[in-house]
This record gives sequence, C-alpha cells and structure tokens, in this order.
Amino acid sequence: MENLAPISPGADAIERLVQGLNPPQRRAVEHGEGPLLVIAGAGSGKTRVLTRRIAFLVATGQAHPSEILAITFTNKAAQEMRNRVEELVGGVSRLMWVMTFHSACARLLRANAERLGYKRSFTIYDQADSLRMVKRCMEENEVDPKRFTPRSIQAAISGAKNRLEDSTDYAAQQSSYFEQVVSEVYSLYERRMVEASAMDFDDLLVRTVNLFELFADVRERYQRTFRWLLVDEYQDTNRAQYRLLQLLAGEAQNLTVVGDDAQSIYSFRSADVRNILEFEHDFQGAEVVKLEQNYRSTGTILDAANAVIANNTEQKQKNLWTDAGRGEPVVVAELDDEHAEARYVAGEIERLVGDEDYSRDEVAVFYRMNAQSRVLEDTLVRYEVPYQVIGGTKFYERAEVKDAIAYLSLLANPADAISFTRVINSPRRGIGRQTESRILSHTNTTGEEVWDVMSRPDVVPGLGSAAVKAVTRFAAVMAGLRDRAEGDSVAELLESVLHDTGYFDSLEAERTLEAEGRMENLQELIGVAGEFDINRKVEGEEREDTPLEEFLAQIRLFTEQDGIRDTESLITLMSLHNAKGLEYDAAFIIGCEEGVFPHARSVEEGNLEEERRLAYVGVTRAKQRLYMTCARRRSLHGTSGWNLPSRFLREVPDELVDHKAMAIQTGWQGGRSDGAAIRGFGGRGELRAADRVQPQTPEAEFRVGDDVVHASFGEGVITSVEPGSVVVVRFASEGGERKLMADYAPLKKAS
DNA sequence: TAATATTACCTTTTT
DNA sequence: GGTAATATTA
Repeated sequence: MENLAPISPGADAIERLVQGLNPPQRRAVEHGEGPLLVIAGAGSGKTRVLTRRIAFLVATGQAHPSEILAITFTNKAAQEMRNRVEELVGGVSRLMWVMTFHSACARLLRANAERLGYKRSFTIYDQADSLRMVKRCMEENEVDPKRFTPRSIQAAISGAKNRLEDSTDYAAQQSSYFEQVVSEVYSLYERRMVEASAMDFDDLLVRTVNLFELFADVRERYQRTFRWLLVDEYQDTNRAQYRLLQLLAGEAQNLTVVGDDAQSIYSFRSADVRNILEFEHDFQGAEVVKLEQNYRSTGTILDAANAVIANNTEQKQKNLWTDAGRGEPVVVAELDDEHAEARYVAGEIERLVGDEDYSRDEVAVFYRMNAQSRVLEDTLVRYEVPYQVIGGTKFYERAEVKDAIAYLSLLANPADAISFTRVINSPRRGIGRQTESRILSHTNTTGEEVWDVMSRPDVVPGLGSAAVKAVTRFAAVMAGLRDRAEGDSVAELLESVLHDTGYFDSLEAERTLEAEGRMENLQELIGVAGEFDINRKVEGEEREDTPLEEFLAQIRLFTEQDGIRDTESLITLMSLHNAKGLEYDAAFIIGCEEGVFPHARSVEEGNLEEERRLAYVGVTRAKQRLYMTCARRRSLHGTSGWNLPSRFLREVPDELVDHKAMAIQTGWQGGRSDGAAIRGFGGRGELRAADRVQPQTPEAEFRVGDDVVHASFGEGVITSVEPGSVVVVRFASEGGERKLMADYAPLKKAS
C-alpha cells in the first residue's frame, strides 16, 4: 500500500464542494446533524450554500438523496435549485424532493387525501376561485357585500388559517360584529370546500398539518422519509409552515433554514418574521451562521442599503461588506412628473445600453405598484426600448385560460362547484344566474355532486323548461367529454373541450382583436398541455394519478414568475415585491415619493419598517448602477397631486449620491427656476411647504418632456428647450434628435 | 337574459 | 385612468 494516508473514494469530491467558499459559508455547508440557521444577507451566496450543503450531505454519506426535502417559495427557485444540485451530484438529484411548500403539500395530500375526507382527485382553488366561494357563502348567509367586502372576509379567513385556527377556533374568540360574520362565513366555507373536494392555497398547508397532527403513523412515516430538511427564504414562512416544519423535523431536528429578516416583505400574506428571529429559541442548540460578505453589489450600493435598513429597530444585526470596490454613486433624480420620470428612465437606459454597453436583460425598473408600469411602458414604446413586464395580469389569471382550466377541473372532479359556475354559461348558452343558483342550492340541500344534479335538471325545483333543455344539452356535451378524458392526452382533451363546448366558435364569432388574443392564449395553453404530455411520457414512471389530475395539480401552482426570461434582449419591469431574489447590473427604483413608496396605506397602518425592508430589497438588487427617481407631481387614480420625496431617499447618505434635480427648462421665463428643486434634496430637514408647490405658468409654450406632433416627422418628445425659441425634439420615427424653431415649425402639442 | 350605461374603488401577492 | 361590479334598458 503506497498511500500512507488512505483517502476515501469521495474525498476529492467532498473537497471540491467546499472549495471557494468563505469561512462562514463553509461552516454552514459542513454543519452536521441538528438545527442550523443561516442568516444570509442579500447577495451573500445563500443558494450556493444551500446547494453545496445538499451535495455535501450526500457526498459524505450522511444523507441518502431520497431523504432530502428542500423547500423554496417559488417554482422558479425550486427549478434553479434542482438544476444546481444536479450539477453537483448528478442524476441522483431526482430522488430528492426539491419543491415549493405548496407543491410538496399537494403531493403529500394527494396520497393521503381520503384520510381527511377529501377525494384523491381534489381540486386546488386559486385565490380567485376561493373568492368566488367566499362570495357564494356570503350570499347564502345573506351577508351584505357592501357592508363587508368579500375580499376582506377572504383575507380574514386566510389569516385565521395561517394562524392554524379553524372556524371553531375562530368562532370561540371572535369579538366584533365583523368577526362574528366572518366566523359564520368561514364555517360554511369550510363545509362547502370539503363538499366540492377543493382546497385553497392555505388549505394545502393547513390540511397537511392536520394530517400530521391527527395521524401519528403518517407523521412518523414522513419523518423517517425526510430526515433532512432545508428551507429557503425562511423569513417568509407563516405559522402553518413553521408548524409543518416542526412536525416533520421530529426528534432529529435536521433542519436547515436560510433567510434574511431584512428581506421580510410578505407580512400582509401572514409571513411572520418572528419565525426567523426566534429560531434559536424554537430549535434548541441551533448553530447560527451569518453570511455578510456580499458578492453582488458595489460598496456604494451596499453602504446605501445598510444606511437605509439601519433606520429599522427590530432586526438581526448584520453589516454587508464587499471587497469589490466603490463603484459609481447612486443617482437620485427628481423629475417634474411621472412622464418626465419615465422619459428620464428611458433616456438613461438608452445611454447605458448604447454608450456603456450594458446588456438590456441586465437592466430592470422596479416600482411599488403595478399601476406605475403603464406610463413607463408608453414611454419605452416611444423610445423603442424593448421590455417585458412581470406581474400584473397573469396568463393563468386570464378569463379564457381560467375557463379552460375550469372545464378540465369539472371533468376531473365532478363535485367542483366553483368550476361549474365558471363554465355553465361561458360561452353563453342561455343559462342565467337564476338557473345556476337553483342548481347549486339543490346540490347543497341534497348533498349530491353538481355533476349529478346538472345531469338530471328536471329534478331541480323551479327550473323552467327552457332552462332544463339548455342544461341537459350542456350536461350531454360534458358527459361526452368525460368519456374521452380517460384515453386522450391532456392536449387532445383540452382541444376537444374547447371545440365541443362551442368555446372556440363563440370567440371566432366575435371577430374582434381581443377575441383573437384570447384564442392565442388558449392555443398557448394547449401547447403547455402538449409539453406536459411529452414530459410525462419521457419520465414514464408508474403513477396512480391520471394525467389530467396531475396536469391540473401542476398548473394550479404555476405562476408567471416562471416566465421571467433573461435570454432575450429585453429590459424588465416589475414590482419591488417581484424583484426579491433577482439581480441586475443596473436597477431603477421609480416613484420614490411619500405616499407612493412608502405607500400611504403602509404609513397609516404603521408598516413602515416593512416598507423600508422593501426599499432594502430594491437597493440590493443592483450590482453596479442604482437609480432612484421621484416625481414632484403625479397623477394617482385620476387626480394629480404633489408629493414629497421619499424618506428613503433622505436615508441614503449624501456622500453616496449624485443628485440630479431636473428643473423644468421653460426657456421663456428669464431666470432659472431650479433652485427650489435642488434644495429639496440638499438638507436633511423637513421640506418646506414652498418647495412642494411649484407655481407653473400654463402651457403657452413647449416645455421639456412635452409630447408633440410634427406635420412631417410625426410623433416626438421635446428633449430640451434652448434660447431663441429653439426646441430639440426626438422623433419616434427617426430615433435621433432634431433642432426646430418653435415659432415656425409645423409642431403641435400632442393631446 | 344580455348588452350597455354608470358608479365605486383603488398596495404589495412567492403559492 | 382604468377596472369591475352594479343598475338600467331593450
């Protein structure tokens, strides 16, 4: 034997897994049994730590791949983690469960639904479906939807579930009239959901907790199955998720959680920061590792982020640092209104992409509210900057897509009352509200499934002969489709559904552009189904579920997040919430104004610290360049008003900032009028009232930012105004700029 | 029942 | 400004 120090076969591989890690990262990766908390600052390489740790556990033989359950919050994050783990450990990664809380729960429940009184083929209701159910329950209980909005009641129910209170618990401690109403609706909602064999997103978590609490054998089985638990974004967990982890972790407590309390921005969705703040208390003997070295941003950007977040009181102390150098200052630009802001952003993007060689897919614009994207989009179109918008109305929330999915849901689960109400008169087949609600009350009184009732409409009291006929025809079509549901692929089935039900025909009959778009969306959905069919065939595992059931389960937990592309040459627009977990070379945070960001409502409700964390998230997305902009005047829901610059702007130390106060160059006004605007940022104190109200002379002349139309060059925008009534116009048709004599050119303001 | 006028209302939303 | 849920009428 030549080797004096025998090296085990995997030693090399193991060494490679910890190579290139900094000391705390390495400590986290090499941690053995027992609870581990990793406080991971923004950009500190947490995904790297998580994936290496998984690989390390497998490589050292501490864990068998099938014993690993790694949980994320988004499908996208799960996908990324799966890929990266596979790169490290190879094909055995397929034995691990790497998925979202909700997917994991759905899968566990699918196998055990009957023990909780649900059908195996239970349907997952998204928020919109669940809201419809809440509305129906309110109607049944004769709750006035004007007095209490369905939304607020839904939110109250969801909140209760996330605290693991069922309707009985809730009823026991209600103390106001509103809560009393909620508790009644909640109780009916629970009943109707079980009858429809449907679960909303909260149910997926809560019912899994129920399953583990009620059935020790099930709990112990899964405790043994998943000996190693790893959770990403732990700061976003709620009580139900916490309880779930506690139950799964069992005695062994091989639980690794990674998160950053400073990035907790989902309290309105019942996420509870205390979960991460009290982890060491909840899981005794936990090792704590802090990752503070940032590999993403410049020193200037990090200092800005640190300075902003320092204004919060409750947090785990940490200080992000980097050895990457200072970089450029943060640009803070104050503009006249949201249009000027949009033009500034568009202009800067052109400059970054054109002159500084930034790639478009490395540029993003963040805003507080989705509604803010509209003005920006208009401007980007005019500047011919290609972009994509993340969020807003999502593909899977479009009416036609939901209709199509509802048809499939009803085929898979004949008790699904909400899907029934969605499709019964869409397309129009002369079945109105009356008929619909009579059928539903009949199902509620007899306890039958909607499918059975609609198949025999003659037994429903109060239905006229025309209604009976229409419903019978509908039921016959559905019955025909159900016969096919068994054999056909999902794509084929979906296509039959859309043809046989007359859905395509009615869209075609509309002959509008909108209808055409809907057809395209439906074609895309068929495409998604086709892809699913192919993948399923490839995997070829033995499965108990039908393809249809599986497809529906998957698609319900799908979101637009999965559609974020970075391969194409597009800049990205999204809300600050959507930005978490992403990074861009250059980032713009627009609408940094009191009332917008921080949002007025958050200020009222005292959620300032969360708003500040949102600012922290936004700032830390930027790798090299950060812009923060605000508008003095902004139209918000119809009316225009004046705003103060956001306090978050003032919280960024002056020495890190390059102020750009874009005063309006009016040209004819004689003196410069930019003094007040610049002063707005100079001092730290309160802005004076005089700074807020900008006395503007009416639009007798052209001003920078005006949209104009030229008789021969077409639409354009004034980019500057020079002495002697010369205006510089950038025309959409040409891309370049042109100097014109304002008094003589055939130039008009656009309306 | 369905198409059209009118009015109320507005954050964020991984699943 | 724009949606979405009501009220109104054909």
